[in-house]
Amino acid sequence: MKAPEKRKFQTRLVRWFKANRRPMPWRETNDPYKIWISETLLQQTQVATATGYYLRFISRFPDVRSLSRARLQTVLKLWEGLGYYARARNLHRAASQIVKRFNGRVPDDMEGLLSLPGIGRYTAGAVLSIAYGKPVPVLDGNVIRVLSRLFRVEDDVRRSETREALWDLAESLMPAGNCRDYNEALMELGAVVCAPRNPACPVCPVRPDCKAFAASVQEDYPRSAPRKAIPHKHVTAGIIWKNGKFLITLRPARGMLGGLWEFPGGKAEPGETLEQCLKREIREELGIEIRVLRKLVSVNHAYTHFRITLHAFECLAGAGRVRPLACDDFKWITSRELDRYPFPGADRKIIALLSRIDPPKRGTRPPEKGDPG
DNA sequence: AATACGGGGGA
DNA sequence: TCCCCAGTATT
Repeated sequence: MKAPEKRKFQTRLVRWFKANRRPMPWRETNDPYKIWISETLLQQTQVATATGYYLRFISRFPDVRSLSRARLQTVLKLWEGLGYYARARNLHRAASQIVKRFNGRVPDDMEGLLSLPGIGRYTAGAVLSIAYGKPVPVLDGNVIRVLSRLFRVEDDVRRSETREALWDLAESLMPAGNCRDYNEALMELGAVVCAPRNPACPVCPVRPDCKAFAASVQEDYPRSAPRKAIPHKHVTAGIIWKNGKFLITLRPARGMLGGLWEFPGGKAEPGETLEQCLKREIREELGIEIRVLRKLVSVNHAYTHFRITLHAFECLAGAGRVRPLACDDFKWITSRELDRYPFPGADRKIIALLSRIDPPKRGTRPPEKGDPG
C-alpha cells in the first residue's frame, strides 16, 4: 500500500473502531500490569470467556507485587477451567522476575518484555502499544485473518515464513501515533466484522482496500493446510478410599495440566482392560495395590490433539504406604475439600456428575481370594 | 521448523 | 456433534 492509501486505511479503521468499540474491563485502563494480564488471558481465549476470569484475577491480584507474593496453587485455582495452564505458571514466574529484575515495573521495551516467561512477540507488542502507546505491531489470529484477506496472502498462514511476512506487513501498516486505537481496531475488526465464516463485508470500513472482497473470495482466506485426524484414548481414574478419605494427586509442574490436581490413573494400553489399566497406573504412580469395586461414571473430554473417555472407578486402597512415584504430591481428602484444589476439566466433569463423593458401602462386592487389605 | 499445550463457541 | 480457533515454549 502506498502512503496516501495507507493513511486512508488507518483513518477509516480507527474511525470505525471509535464508533463501534465494545466495552471491556481492560479497556478502562492503561495500567501495563492489567494490560499484560488481559492479553495473557486473551491468548487462545475469547473475550466473553476471559472477562470473568480477568475481573476475578485483578480483584485478587491488583498489582505485580501481590501476584509475585501469591502461591502458585492460588493462581492456578483462579485459572481453573481456562486451559493452557502454562500461562498461569508463567504469569506467576514473570511477576517475581519483574519485582526482582525490574523493580516491580512492567518493562516498557521489547527486549525486557521478551525476556519474561510467557511473553512472546504478540504480547510484547500489545503491552507496548496499548499500555505505553508505542508504535509496535501486533499479530494475533484476528489480524492474520484481516491481513490475509486484505492482501490475498496465498501461502499457508501456519508456516513460519508466512508469519514472518505477515509481521512485516503489520509493521508496514502501523501508524506513528494513535497506536493503541489502531491495534485494538485491527483486532476488533477481525473479531466482529472480518469473522472466520460469513464475514460482515457490507459493514466493513476497509472494504475498499480488500483484495479478497474485490474478487468475492473472502472466505477462502486465510489459507491453511487441512489438519490431521485426532486420536481417541481411554483413560482411567480411581476414587481410592481409605479411612473415609480418598486420594488426589498433583501432576508434575511441567507439561500438560502441570500443577493441577487429579484423581490418579492413566491411559489404557492396547489389549488392557480398564481395571488392569487402573491397577497398573496406581502401582506405578503411587506404589500401592488397590481393589477396584465398581465403575462410577465415564465422561468424554476433548483436548487439542486428542480426545479421551475418562472412566472413574470406586476403589479401596490396599496395604502399604503411598509414595509419590510419578506425581509431585498426593493428599487424602473428603469431598468437602475438593473445591480448594484446581482440577482439569475432565475431572471436574466427574466431580459434577457424582455431586457427592461418598465412601463405599460395606459389602459392595464380596471379598475375593487375593484381594489386598 | 514442527509440535505440545485446554477449553469454549458456532455451525 | 463436529469443526474451528491460535500465542508461547520446547524440541
